Amino acid sequence: MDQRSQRKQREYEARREEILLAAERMFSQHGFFKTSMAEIAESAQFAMGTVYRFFKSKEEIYISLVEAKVEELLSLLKEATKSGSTAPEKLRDVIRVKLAFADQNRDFFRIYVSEWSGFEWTVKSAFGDRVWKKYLAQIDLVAKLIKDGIKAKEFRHVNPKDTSLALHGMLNSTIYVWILQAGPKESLVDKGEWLSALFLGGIGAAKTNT
Amino acid sequence: MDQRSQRKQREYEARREEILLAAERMFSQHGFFKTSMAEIAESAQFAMGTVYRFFKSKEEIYISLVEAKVEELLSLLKEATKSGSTAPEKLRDVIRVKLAFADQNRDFFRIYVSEWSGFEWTVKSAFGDRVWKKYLAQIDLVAKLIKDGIKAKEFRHVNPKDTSLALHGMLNSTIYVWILQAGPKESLVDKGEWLSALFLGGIGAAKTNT
Amino acid sequence: MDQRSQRKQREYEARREEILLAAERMFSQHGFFKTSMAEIAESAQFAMGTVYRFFKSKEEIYISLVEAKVEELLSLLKEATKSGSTAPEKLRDVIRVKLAFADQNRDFFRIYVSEWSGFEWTVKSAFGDRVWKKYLAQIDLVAKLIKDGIKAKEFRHVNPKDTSLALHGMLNSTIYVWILQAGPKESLVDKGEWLSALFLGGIGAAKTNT
Amino acid sequence: MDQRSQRKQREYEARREEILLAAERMFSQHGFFKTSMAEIAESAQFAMGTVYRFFKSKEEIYISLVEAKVEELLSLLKEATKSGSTAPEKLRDVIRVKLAFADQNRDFFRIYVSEWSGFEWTVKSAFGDRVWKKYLAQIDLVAKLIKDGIKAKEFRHVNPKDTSLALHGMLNSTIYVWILQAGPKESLVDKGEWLSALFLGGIGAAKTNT
DNA sequence: TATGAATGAGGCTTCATTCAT
DNA sequence: TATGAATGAAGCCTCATTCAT
Repeated sequence: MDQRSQRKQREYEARREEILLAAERMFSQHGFFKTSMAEIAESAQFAMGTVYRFFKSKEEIYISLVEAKVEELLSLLKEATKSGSTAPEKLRDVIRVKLAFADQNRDFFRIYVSEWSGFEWTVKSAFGDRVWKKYLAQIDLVAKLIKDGIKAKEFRHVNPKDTSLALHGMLNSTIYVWILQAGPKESLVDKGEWLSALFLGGIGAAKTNT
Repeated sequence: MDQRSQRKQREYEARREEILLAAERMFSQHGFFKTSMAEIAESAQFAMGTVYRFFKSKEEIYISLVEAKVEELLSLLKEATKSGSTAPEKLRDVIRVKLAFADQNRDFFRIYVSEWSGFEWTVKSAFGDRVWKKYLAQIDLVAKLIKDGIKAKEFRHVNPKDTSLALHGMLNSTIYVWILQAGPKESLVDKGEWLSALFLGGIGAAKTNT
Repeated sequence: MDQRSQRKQREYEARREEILLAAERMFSQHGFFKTSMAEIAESAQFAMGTVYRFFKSKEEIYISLVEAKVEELLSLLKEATKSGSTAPEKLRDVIRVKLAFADQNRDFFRIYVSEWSGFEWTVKSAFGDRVWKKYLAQIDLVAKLIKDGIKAKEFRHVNPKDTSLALHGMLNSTIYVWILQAGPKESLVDKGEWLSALFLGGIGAAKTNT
Repeated sequence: MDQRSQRKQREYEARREEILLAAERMFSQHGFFKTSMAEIAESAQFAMGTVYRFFKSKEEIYISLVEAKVEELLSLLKEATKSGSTAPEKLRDVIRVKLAFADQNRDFFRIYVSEWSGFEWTVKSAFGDRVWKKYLAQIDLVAKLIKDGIKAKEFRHVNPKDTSLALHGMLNSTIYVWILQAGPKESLVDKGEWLSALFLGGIGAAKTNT
């Protein structure tokens, strides 16, 4: 009996996942509004009614999708901030991790950047808020890292939050344009080293810093 | 007669502008999809049919709106790249100009960042492309500036395009979060100096650079 | 200008009426739930969107329909209670008026009896309440009439409200079955005289009353 | 084996009854259309598929429900018409029985009055007809009683069918409003005596009858 | 036989666009 | 040229019924 309900549970999860994957595909291609429930259902190979057994609205699919991935990214970043011994090393890891994640979740990332910027005004905010909070958690996580680095004199005296924000902007912008590129392209992760250097050292020539 | 047609022309432009302003207001508040033509027309104090005399679709309003502002920003940035004598100075001007523009065009900027990221997939791309090209033109403009700076040994050896992209990401991210802040807030333009310093010098402590 | 807007007003009312008539037809044939907006629109010879310019929901059509007629009936009954000189005469008028109204509004009356009884549980009550109140107003109106009759010793000592209720039940039941009869049938109004006699004198033989 | 199949039979009936009770609860609260099969199944503690083993459609549940109760009422009324010695006494019994039945079957009666009036048009009529016929059987039963009373000079010369109809209308109306009353209320059965008197003697003062 | 997940037709409503006035 | 009422396709969601387990 327990066996049976366990299997049910697993199947339930599997179907749910199926739908989320289909939704991710569609949303990343056409955006939230231009994706219809019919398309999601078809893409997931389910009848519309079935989709509604798992999610009570289109919005909920969207939010679940974004939230799950944002959480995943957040926890990966958390680990990264514990990895290296010095703050600059940790920062390098953070950058590496985010780029790698983006590389492996391109469909999602199209949605994500879109979400990061434009969703708040377009969908009822109760949900959107939750995602937005998670995004800010990322910012804060790195801000904390920077703060520690400053304390350890590994970083200059900067405003941690603003700086974290700027870093994420750099990364998102880079990721985004990279994803949009049509043809074959160099590895996104490879840009990590350079971005770390840029962020740590700026672009100014040596003399600028003396 | 010529007088008359000139007046007509002026009136035409004035009405068109009126509509664009109304659309900017509405789009910035509710986003593209949640804004209806009826709302735009009402907000512009025209009948719906009249709006359609000026723009052949809702999409076109949106694109015209974004395009005009992006063009304005682009030309402001062009001027900025001619201003100072050295590349770093020009770069500071670029940053200052973009922030000032954002400060004065908050409504638009909400739309813009949204556009920058999420629109392409949601609206037929023929239009979206035009805006996207203008965005890339900004990137290229600054990339050129960086290239010059490198040649003049004012900047380190970096990939100009990638670096320009990173800079814009930093700025957009900063602008966006600033706009979203609810209460009274410090001037956006004031962040310019710091962002310039960050970008030019990185956050690494002095020793990192030697 | 005033001319024009007056004409508009009239046309608006005409169209609204058109829709109500169509709705009355459909509702009376299939009931509220089995009637679709598409059917109403088609029956009214309008596109669905047009119907929604006049009524913001299917429910609103239904309520408007019922409310208007109930009001009409109520005001007819009010007049009737002012007509005759004695209470029994007034009562006869009330009965006559209600039957005549039913005769001329058969479609509506099918809906009405249904409404009177079954709607409250099936549709959100905010609206239903309004109709229900109007129905009670009819009861009260006649109750008042009975009270006066009692005071004038024209009626026996009975509970006015309960008695009024019983009278309306008699009438509704009679009307309803009459409407349902398929073939040609004797005039409904002709039953009025007999119903008045029944109500005033009961069915008991003379001896019962002594 | 026979034992076994008898038990099966009993169990079958018990389950069926369970479902009907659940349906009665739900229908009386939300009406036919606003009650879903899922709700009925849940309320009856069965799976939806199981419900369908007993009734082949939602409609059938509804009809079975109404039919069974109407039959019960009908047979109670039949007994009542055999009870007393004179027609007026029998009539009093009829009234008493119907009111008592309504008192004990409030949930059902909400459905019933609704059915009595509005259902025919809303659900395919094949079924509705059966219930309607049972209702008419009640009318006829009492009509017969009245006819007998007339023959025995216990009643005046009235049209038996119309009169029976009027009586039932009085009762239904009274019952219905009584059920709808929210707070604590006087006994419904207590109204029986008065209603009998009203029906037998009318409301006219003595002089009206001479 | 009991279960309850899956189905998919159908309902209500919105809104970009057209066109008669 | 300006108006805004009319259009109707398309979207989201519900739920009676079926059927594989």
